[in-house]
Amino acid sequence: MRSAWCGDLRAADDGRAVRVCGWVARRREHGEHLAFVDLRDRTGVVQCVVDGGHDLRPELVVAIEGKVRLRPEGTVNAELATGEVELGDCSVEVLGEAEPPPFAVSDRVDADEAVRLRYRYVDLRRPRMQANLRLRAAVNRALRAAMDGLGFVEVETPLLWTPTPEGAREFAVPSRLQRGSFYVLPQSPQIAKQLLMVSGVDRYYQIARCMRDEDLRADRQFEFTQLDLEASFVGQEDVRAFVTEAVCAAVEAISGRRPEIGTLSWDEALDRYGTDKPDVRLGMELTDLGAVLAQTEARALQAEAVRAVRVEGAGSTGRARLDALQDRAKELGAAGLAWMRVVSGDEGDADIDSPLAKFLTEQERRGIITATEGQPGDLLLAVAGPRRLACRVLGQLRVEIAHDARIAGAAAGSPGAGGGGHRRRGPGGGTDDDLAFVWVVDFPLFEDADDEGTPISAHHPFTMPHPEDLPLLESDPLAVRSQAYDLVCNGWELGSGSIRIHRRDLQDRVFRVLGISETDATERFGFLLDAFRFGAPPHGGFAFGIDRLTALLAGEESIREVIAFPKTQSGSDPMTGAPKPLDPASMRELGLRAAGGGTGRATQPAT
RNA sequence: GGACCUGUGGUGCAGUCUGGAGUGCACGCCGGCCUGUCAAGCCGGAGGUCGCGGGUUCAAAUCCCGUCAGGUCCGCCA
Repeated sequence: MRSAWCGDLRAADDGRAVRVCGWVARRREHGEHLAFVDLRDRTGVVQCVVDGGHDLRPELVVAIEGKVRLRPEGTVNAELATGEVELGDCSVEVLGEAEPPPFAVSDRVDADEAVRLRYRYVDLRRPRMQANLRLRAAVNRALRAAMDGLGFVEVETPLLWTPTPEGAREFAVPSRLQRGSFYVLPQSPQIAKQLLMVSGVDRYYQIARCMRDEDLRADRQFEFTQLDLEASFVGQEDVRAFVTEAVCAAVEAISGRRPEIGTLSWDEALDRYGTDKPDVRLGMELTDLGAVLAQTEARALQAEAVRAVRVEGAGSTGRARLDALQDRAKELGAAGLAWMRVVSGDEGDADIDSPLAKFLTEQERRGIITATEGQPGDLLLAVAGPRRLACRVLGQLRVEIAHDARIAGAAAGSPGAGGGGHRRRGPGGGTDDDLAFVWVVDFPLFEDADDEGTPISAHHPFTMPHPEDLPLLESDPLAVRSQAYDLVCNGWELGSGSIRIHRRDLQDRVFRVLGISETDATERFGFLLDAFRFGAPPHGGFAFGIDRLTALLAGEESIREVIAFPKTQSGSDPMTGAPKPLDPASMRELGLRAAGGGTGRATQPAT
């Protein structure tokens, strides 16, 4: 049926008789006997010279037979990969009729996302989306090859599973054979892969679907895909080396370059960037003003910690913008946001202009400028409060300010910046092909205590504590570091992993700190603890989000752009109308009765 | 659970602040012209429940209340 791809034809094919198949992309008519028809398949577009062809409307499915020939002098299209050639003496066979699409199949047109999702099959026809799908396939291919090369065995694990202690809300699936009982879809294959270590698989991997019933975001869907791996008889450096190899292989497959991956401790990430997922490209690192302001009279700055960021050259920022920043800081949980302009003082040295300036001693003002390395014309933003809060708020503001600056820069931009179709930029600003990977290591083992003072797992309850901190496990649990690590890129958390506890005595100590009783533990994951009685090797692993990695590599801001059929923020699919109420017969068979009226609010599927 | 933004012919927008005839732009669609275009061009035409419901008003796309949908974010999320 087909003897060539549209996008492959080149001058070297001159004289070839070919048959190409695809969709009519465009038609340019010149009277009764000449029309240029651009035919599109997944590889690209080729111009076909057709006698007549007035009824060849866009998106018609056709096969065109013709002879490849060089274009006449002066009609070469340099912007087209196939622009040196065209198909002449064409005969056209219509293989399928097509109504006008709801939006143009073109990267130039960006339809509303709701419309794109409703007609996703049309949306995916666009070159950009085709490229994203293929980029994703290339990432998967590179990951599989890398894992295979490292001696990892691909093993599939069940989707119909049972609740696990990872913490996310889970999707339940009713059992027909055992009415009233439910399976749970895995939030990750965490427990299953640990069991595979007990089984002696030693090196497991899987490109795994994970399901979490949490609210959706630009970087979060209910169902997402991870490269999940686990290995035995390894330390965390081994695991990170495996992941590094896989990620670098994937990045190299796309960009041709192997990235360098730096390492930061969790503590350092928090201090310098205010987050455990730093975008290290952006500069504007946080400054600790605690020492400078230890004795300050300024009430607003009296707190456990005072941190600041310096926004270079932003000293002329207006009140409306500063108010907006203050509102945002409060939304993020800060009591307030102190702003200070660095100005030239009376004697030519730098000084601070701020509503707070009158509460600051000259020494404090100098100290602030020295600590932040402020120059006249800069804006300083400071947050006072508990250390983690102050850092977190400023860390978020830092990212948003950098992002806004980039948008403003693009709008002002160089003349060439707007050309070439849709604009692509990575999350959090920065430049397109600039991927800054970093390992964040030495996470705390436990998070802040709940109301009763019981710590909760930062990662999950099977995470191995840092050996140096073991003596603190009972006496100062919040100070205990873990052997957990995250991989971060451009401010996105790509994935996380840890060395697991494989000894029952240590596991019991951790359970005690977490307030998990033996009965609880047996009930919730007794099968894992059972397994560990029969010879569990030391093991550890990792999982990272392929959706996010692919989006980063594609320069997309949302993972929805690299998922064939994603869901909207409210979890519905505008194409199918899912989720929908189940018909009564199915409900009966499953032993289910809808509570509270039970008529969902299914969206209307496409007609 | 919450905050903000958006909703106007098939598509993308302007119009909303400051109420006065469904007004405008670009693309697409339909018809006609056109033999080297490539986002072809030229001429003509059709196409609207201004998301939905209620209120204020002589009069509502515009103001008010509610609601639905989409997006960004907070909470939530290994």
